[in-house]
Amino acid sequence: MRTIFHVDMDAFFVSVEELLDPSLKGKPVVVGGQAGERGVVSAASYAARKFGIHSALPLRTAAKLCPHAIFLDGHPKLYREYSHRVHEVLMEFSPLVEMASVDEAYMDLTGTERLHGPPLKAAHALHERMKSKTGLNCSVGIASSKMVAKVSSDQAKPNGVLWIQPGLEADFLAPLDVRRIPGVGKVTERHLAELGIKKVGDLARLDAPFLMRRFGQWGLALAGKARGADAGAWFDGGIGGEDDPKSVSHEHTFSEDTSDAARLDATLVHLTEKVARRLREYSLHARTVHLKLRNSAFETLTRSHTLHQPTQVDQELIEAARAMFKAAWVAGRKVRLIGMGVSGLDTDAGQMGLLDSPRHERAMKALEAADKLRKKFGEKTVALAAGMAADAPERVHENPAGLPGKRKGVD
DNA sequence: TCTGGGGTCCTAGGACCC
DNA sequence: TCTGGGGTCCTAGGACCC
Repeated sequence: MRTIFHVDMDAFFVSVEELLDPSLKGKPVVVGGQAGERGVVSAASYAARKFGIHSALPLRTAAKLCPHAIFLDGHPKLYREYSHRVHEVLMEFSPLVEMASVDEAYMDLTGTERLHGPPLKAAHALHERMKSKTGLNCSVGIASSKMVAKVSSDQAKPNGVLWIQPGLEADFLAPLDVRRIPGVGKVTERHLAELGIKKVGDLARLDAPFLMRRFGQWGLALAGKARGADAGAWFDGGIGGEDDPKSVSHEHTFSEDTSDAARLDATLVHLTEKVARRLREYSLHARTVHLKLRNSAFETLTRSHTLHQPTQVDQELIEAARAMFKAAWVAGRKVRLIGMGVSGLDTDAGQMGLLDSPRHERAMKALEAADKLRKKFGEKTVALAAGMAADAPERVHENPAGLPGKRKGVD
């Protein structure tokens, strides 16, 4: 029997902002952007939640619900820093830590009773240590599976601990809404409601073959989850280290829909350069290139193309992205969002011998030099001319090193 | 209400191969 | 000619998570 902790930071982004500016404490704070902007709430303080504000809510709606709320853009870099600190604290309790996102983690404390005492004592110590080392509150769910641990940390919020002892999983889950099960969203909730299933207990009473017929593989996983099992790829395997990313992407929603071809192209180039740069950071090569377009009606179109050879070179990715965009976009149509991404990622080691053309080598050397300059002088210093114009004035002015805006040595 | 950005996983049809 | 079956890759779309 395993002892799994799920540790979830309370109102993480907001709490970090409060450390930065303690005067925010107790006030309705919304992180994610300004009140009138296109976008959604990333995090809301508990005071803001009293007005019905929650994450994923459009900012404009949030502003209507609570006009006097404080709207913050947020500090993603700082959140990542704090996430590392959280990771370090957790590692003091067990080496088996898996960060599930920036603000939550699974930890395997099986067989650590002699070191940490019983689960509730360990959780108490963790709470104290977290507060003293990071200044942040967290909630801890403890159970014999990752799935139940996650659900129980949710029930423990804020700043609480909840231990579901082995054997009591189904009893704990039964009275909860099916929506509390990780993986059950709006759509599945609706499908289940059509069958009269509202609570996890209702779901647990259905047999697996029925759910399998009705929902396929997903139904089978659901049957397991309703009974407290780690089912489906979501929770497969133990608690391990971090994997290589399976895809890398960037996208941009325009503040107003645009049909300006030059602006769309410049944005696409800029997004692609960011993706290519991250591939080089991770030492990965991509086989498949993806394009994403969203129109004014919020309809999303995707296109993808698999290259003959994996690459991490800007020009090759830009070429593929541009070709897809050209084929997919009807000139004059307004675009709300444009995005590009890559998948089918191979490590550099897998590329040995494939990348020895002189042209490729020259390109790689130039890109590495550009990456170094960016690291030294800032993201916005070095870019292709097209990328420079991507998002208008704010980017073009910044040139702290007085470097030319155009990269030399490529093509 | 008017809907971000970065991800993961799943499905389904057609191509292609054995 | 009236036509199997399985495996894998590619592409498009969608649900879901934080």
